[in-house]
Amino acid sequence: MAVTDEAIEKIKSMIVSGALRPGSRLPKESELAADLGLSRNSLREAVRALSLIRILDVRQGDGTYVTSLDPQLLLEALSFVVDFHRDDTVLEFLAVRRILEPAATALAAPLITEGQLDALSRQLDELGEDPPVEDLVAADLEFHRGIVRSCGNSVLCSLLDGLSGPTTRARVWRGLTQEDAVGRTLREHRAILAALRDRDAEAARSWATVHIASVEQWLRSTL
Amino acid sequence: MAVTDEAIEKIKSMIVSGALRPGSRLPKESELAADLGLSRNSLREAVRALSLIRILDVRQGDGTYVTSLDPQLLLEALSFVVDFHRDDTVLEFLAVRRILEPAATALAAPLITEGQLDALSRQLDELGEDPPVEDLVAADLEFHRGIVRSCGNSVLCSLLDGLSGPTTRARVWRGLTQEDAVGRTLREHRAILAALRDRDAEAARSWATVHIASVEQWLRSTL
DNA sequence: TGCGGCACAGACGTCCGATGTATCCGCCCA
DNA sequence: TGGGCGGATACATCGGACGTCTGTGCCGCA
Repeated sequence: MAVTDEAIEKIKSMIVSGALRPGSRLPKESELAADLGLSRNSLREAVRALSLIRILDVRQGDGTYVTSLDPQLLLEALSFVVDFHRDDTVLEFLAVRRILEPAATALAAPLITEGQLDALSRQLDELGEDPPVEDLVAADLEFHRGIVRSCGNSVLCSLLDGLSGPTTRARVWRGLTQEDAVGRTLREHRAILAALRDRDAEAARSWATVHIASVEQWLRSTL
Repeated sequence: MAVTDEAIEKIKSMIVSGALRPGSRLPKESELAADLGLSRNSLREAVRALSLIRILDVRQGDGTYVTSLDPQLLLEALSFVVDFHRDDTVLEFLAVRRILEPAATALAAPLITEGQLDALSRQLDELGEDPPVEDLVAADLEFHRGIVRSCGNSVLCSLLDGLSGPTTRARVWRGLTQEDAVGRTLREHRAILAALRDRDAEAARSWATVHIASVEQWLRSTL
């Protein structure tokens, strides 16, 4: 195995084993390179790779630190990876989202606060009846994120965040080409909110399913 | 932004835009470095980072290539990230798996072939009634993977593969400490198989839910 | 005494050039 | 025609030098 790969593994094991705790600082590059028995250049490649996926946080002039390792942070890297998927796999991502999002919405039903529901309602109202497509899609993303954040499971929340990215483009196309997509989206959003206000988890789940399925159906008929 | 980060972005955009297609070869390091306006060392850091998450495949003595970008391949990197999560988030991962796995199992019901079902049955039989815990856990992983692979959605399949890792350890503890965990697991596996043979998606979904919920419940009571 | 600016030290950022090593491929020989 | 050898190519690794940024403490001013 290449020395850089070895270094990645060693740093990983130092973290997993607990020798390096979240937030703790690594020895400076030259020292760590000497400890691990490689050059600073090669070590830097390892550090750079780990920082891309948010395991390490390097701060110029300061030092290199282990991140908090929060699920939220680590799964953020997922969206980077997801960006590379080609359009022909959007349907598969959407299918996964169709499984997760209704479940997350149902979980949020008993947990989301009145204040958060009010904020979501307000955002919907501010959007108006006939917003530009870009605004709608942005609001759509924010709407679902707002609900999912209240599902009580940060892994689930981050996963959905990462998966929602690639389907965003699909929604843009849809808004541009399908009649009444805007009105339909807004109506479905209001229905989801109403179900949440009633603390009706099953209704919320169903509306979320319907909401995503309509996008999925449209996309399937288009491709 | 650092030149290396710029390079990562540029390479990414070259791939996303289609200038670099899956399987195509990148210019050699020195040329690419010159094109992007940075040194070979810094470029190497960018390439190394992208190869860690399976975007690029570098072959010594040959060249650097864009991978197939299959969801399966890219989500493999997920398990690397997941390894870093501490034990206190296992429950959250398990909760997500509890959502996805029953859905995947239900999806597999109409798709899985008789041959595959036979193979899974055979593996269960070969395991015997009272296998060592390690064997059971390995077989458990293989069992679920075998089913999920037939769900017709490679994104879902890879995602579950990545998420199943961290819960594995939990299952080991359980097998070691809980009375009859082995027998219960085997019975539940047989029930899932029977439901699949009947092409009864709902029954399969329910058994899968029960199966994972029992692990979850045990874990929750233990922590 | 308290505050703000400045200078220094430490650590990461970037680059260069050289050398090692694996792979590919064409030439040569049997 | 088949197989082995060697050159060309490209990645792997190294050591060192210099730039740039950050944190910190000293020092002077109010």
